[in-house]
Amino acid sequence: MSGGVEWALHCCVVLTSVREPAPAARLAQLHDVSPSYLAKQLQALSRAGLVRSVQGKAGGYVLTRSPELITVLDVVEAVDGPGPAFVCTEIRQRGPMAASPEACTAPCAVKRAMAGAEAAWRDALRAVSVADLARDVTSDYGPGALTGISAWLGATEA
Amino acid sequence: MSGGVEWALHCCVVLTSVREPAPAARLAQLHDVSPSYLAKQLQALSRAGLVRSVQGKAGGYVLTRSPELITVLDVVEAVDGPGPAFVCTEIRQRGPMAASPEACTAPCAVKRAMAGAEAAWRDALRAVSVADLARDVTSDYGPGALTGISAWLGATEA
DNA sequence: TGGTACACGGATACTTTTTGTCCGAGTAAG
DNA sequence: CTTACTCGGACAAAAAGTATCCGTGTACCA
Repeated sequence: MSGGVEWALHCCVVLTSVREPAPAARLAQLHDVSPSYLAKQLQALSRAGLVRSVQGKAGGYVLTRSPELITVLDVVEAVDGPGPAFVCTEIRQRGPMAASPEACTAPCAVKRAMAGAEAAWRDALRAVSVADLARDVTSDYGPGALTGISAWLGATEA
Repeated sequence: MSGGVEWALHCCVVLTSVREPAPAARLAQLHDVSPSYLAKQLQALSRAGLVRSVQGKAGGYVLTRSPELITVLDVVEAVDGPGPAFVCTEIRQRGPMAASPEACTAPCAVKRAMAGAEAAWRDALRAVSVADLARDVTSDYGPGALTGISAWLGATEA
């Protein structure tokens, strides 16, 4: 799994507590990560429609909708791609003992098992929203954590 | 996810229906895949203790225990590695707004969500055994499918 | 008992994906 | 209108995944 998923999720949580656009460079130095690479992930979020980019002098990124309506699965799919991790290459139709094509209308047993597991994985990610994550963060570190970060983002100093 | 997982799973299903050792090269031409690379996956299964390698002239691979006792998760972990797909880099402890180390005894909210999803994924894979897959294959293509493959493996012709 | 042939095992190149970086286009403020 | 700041996509480097080869050990056969 792509490591950028972690960055994107943390950024979404941070964006929960800001109303003014947050520049990618500032989010990068907040997490102490590569600014250029984080920009790539934010671009992916923008293409997926999860965040909206505001250009110009006071530009940056803002969530497009309520954090309650953004699931963790949305973020993961935006960064890592929507396709399934396991791809069936239909090896049952290859080789000397290949199954006949007309007998392969349904997915093979291996694919079914893997697809079922991935469905469970997706369901678990879909059940958690970015708002839930923000609530957990507040519960873990106290109410001042996110507000402090929000204030730091608005300030001009390092 | 590694593509070799598919090959390994299909091989395990095939090994269900054989008592004599099946050579890696023969399994490779059965599925029409790279013999050398399939050997790598089978070596991984051997290291994990799922299959036993028999050397010598009539050597090959055999399952070490009943297919009922080999879960799909066992095979996936043997080939792709046991570690979790999502790795938390603890970025909450980095940057100017870093959380204090003593406040980070528990995993962060992002890690908890991802770990929960992966647990669900693992549970789903653990619930399916290789024997289940073999049963599904028989149900899909008829009882003659696996027996035919078993006979082909024992024969000497291509 | 010696020879021979077969099959596994690890060490070795190549390809694709992931990771990381850069500079140009566009926009809003001054 | 100028200027400064932002995003966006195009461009390399690194890592993982993929594919291959030859050496080692073992069992069969003469």
